Amino acid sequence: MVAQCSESVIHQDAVKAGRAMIPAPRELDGMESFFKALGDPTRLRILHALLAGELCVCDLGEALSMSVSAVSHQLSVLKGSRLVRHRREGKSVFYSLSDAHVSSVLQSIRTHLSEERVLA
Amino acid sequence: MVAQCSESVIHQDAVKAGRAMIPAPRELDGMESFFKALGDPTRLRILHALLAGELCVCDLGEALSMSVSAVSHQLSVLKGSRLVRHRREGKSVFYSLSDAHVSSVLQSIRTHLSEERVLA
DNA sequence: TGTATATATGTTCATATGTTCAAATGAGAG
DNA sequence: CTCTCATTTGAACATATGAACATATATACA
Repeated sequence: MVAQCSESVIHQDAVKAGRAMIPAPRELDGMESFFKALGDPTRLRILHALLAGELCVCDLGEALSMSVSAVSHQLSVLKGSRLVRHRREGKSVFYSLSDAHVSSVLQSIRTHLSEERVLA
Repeated sequence: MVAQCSESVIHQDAVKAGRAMIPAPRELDGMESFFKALGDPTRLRILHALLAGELCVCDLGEALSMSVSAVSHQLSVLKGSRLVRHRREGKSVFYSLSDAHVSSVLQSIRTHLSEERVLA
């Protein structure tokens, strides 16, 4: 798909510089699935609940007032994006945030958004 | 929707603590739209291209090898999530990242993901 | 004014996503 | 082994999303 605007007007250097910043497809995939996993209210609520410490699926269902099945489905998405860890203890499975990066991302975004609101 | 597991087994305190960490719906909405905007390969490519500096819609189309229309649609999503700013100059509209937070998020996630790959 | 150019918007379509329900798996108790 | 409970998985359904195409707006310039 070629750009529709007249070729002479395109800022060739700017285009080149911009294109150079675009990550490779493989890296892009990782970022996409990471952000996609975070771009859902249910999953965001799960992750925030886990900020308080590990919880079993049943507890998460209770905390979010959702069916255990729905929670489990979303947990599998979070697992796929490596945002959570799980550990089995008897009949229960306990979930927790996979590492400190995740919680720091959540925190920093929250800060970012609240600052933005102040400025606006 | 009540939890399906027997009440006596639920860890009441953990549930309470987890619930307390869940942001209010209004805040959750902001986070959701923020991450949702980032959870798409086209929009990620646009944002990365803008890391090099402002670009007009036509340039972005050229840089991504996409139709100007498709780019414009995605730009409107990014505008809605306040991830980009735009400025008009004659017939062209130049887009740029809305603030330093955006570029720092992109950078830190990229770092996070590459570190993760090393550990795995 | 009228035309050309750059961008924006609406519609349609195919695909992706989230929830529910039902059924299956896994693990301990009797 | 059988029963029960916690969790997972699969199918079905409704909704949301992205790309493509056509059309509309906005600005510059004749």
